[in-house]
Amino acid sequence: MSSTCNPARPAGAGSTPPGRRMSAKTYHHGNLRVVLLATARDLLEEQGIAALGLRAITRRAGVSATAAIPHFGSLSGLLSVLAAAGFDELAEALAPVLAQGAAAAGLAYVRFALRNPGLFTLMFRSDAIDRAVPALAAASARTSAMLTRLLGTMPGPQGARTRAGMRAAQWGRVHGLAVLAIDGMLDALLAAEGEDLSLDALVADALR
Amino acid sequence: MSSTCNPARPAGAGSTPPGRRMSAKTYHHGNLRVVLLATARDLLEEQGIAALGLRAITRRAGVSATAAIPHFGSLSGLLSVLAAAGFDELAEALAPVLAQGAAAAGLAYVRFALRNPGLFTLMFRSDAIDRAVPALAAASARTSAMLTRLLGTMPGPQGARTRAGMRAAQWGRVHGLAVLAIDGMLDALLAAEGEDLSLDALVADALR
DNA sequence: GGTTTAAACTTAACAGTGTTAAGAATGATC
DNA sequence: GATCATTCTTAACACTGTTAAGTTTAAACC
Repeated sequence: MSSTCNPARPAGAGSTPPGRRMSAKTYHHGNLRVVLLATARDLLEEQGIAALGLRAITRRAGVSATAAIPHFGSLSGLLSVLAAAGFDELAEALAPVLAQGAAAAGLAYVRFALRNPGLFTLMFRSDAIDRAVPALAAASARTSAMLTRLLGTMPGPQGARTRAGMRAAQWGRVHGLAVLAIDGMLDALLAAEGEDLSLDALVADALR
Repeated sequence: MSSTCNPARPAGAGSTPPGRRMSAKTYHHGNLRVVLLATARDLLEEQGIAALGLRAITRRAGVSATAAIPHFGSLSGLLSVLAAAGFDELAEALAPVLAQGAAAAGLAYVRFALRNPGLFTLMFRSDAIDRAVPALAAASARTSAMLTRLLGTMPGPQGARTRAGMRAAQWGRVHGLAVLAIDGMLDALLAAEGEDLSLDALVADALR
């Protein structure tokens, strides 16, 4: 078959040949690494983190239970690479609004979390992922740097005196809103307050 | 050698074993429910959430692997009761500073989280606990009510227009600071910023 | 007091998990 | 075309939460 892909890192753009047969062959099906990540992500958003097992992922991908080991070493290795992709996507979501100020960027942050609740949760589950995995460390550092730059652009209506305090306050608010929103706590707050707002509008208001 | 479960089996001889343990008797030792919760909590703060298994808890408590079932029904039942205790303790920690304003209460919130990182994390792990457990639902509601009252006392230097937006902003900031602090992100921020502050001072500043 | 009943706790077993080890199949390289 | 290194397979191991059935004990009832 001329449709053979290079093992892991094709130096250039991996050309996708027409009529790619995903699981026709038993061995060496070519892009299992990518398929496993996509499968894991689907499973994550469909059924939550608790369902993200090595066997569940491989079963859905149609391969044997241990097929992920050569690619990721372990479950936490796979989850770490998935989390790394999440950090990269978050950075991508933040980049275009960087110039529009912190409120817009904060809103983009929370919206990313709400659009990918499972992935976002996974990104901060330090007992499920391994920060020593190079891809994760790199992606996390990239996103952190962008966040720091972002928080630096904030005007300071806050009462914090130190620069670190100001940034912590801003990041805390944004991250806390994301976490609370995913957990359903903000819906509860809206209900308790009797306010007639969408979740998005609430977050936007809280970030003013 | 560490695999043997129970050194002192009754074995039908004298009904009083020489080495009298905490509660002595093999069956009906009286306060196993409390002991299991305490053991689980120790294990939680010592080794993290990942180590909190039914078998690990009962092994450390010196009882059989299924001894927790009559009391809690399942692992998530046990963890839910533990989380309920956490919510109650959080409310207790917040009560005395309620009159001192939101900054003081926010600081108490974060300090509670930093003093009990495992427990605090567990309280918001919705895939490990079961919010339908009555004790948890009650404790969570109590603490939520106190939080809402607390957030209501805030002065509003924030830009939010709606009451819910203001409260979400405040709660988000406090909760986000707690989560980020536990995850070590605030230490990283301090290091990146080159600021010479304690974590506690940073949080206090961020809450001004 | 003696008997019955209900609960706590036990072992044994089941289905599931992540991981390891060894072998089969294949693409790449000399 | 032969060799080699991967990729993927099956089989097995140690572990998990949970269920079922049996044993021990405390309490309740006559």
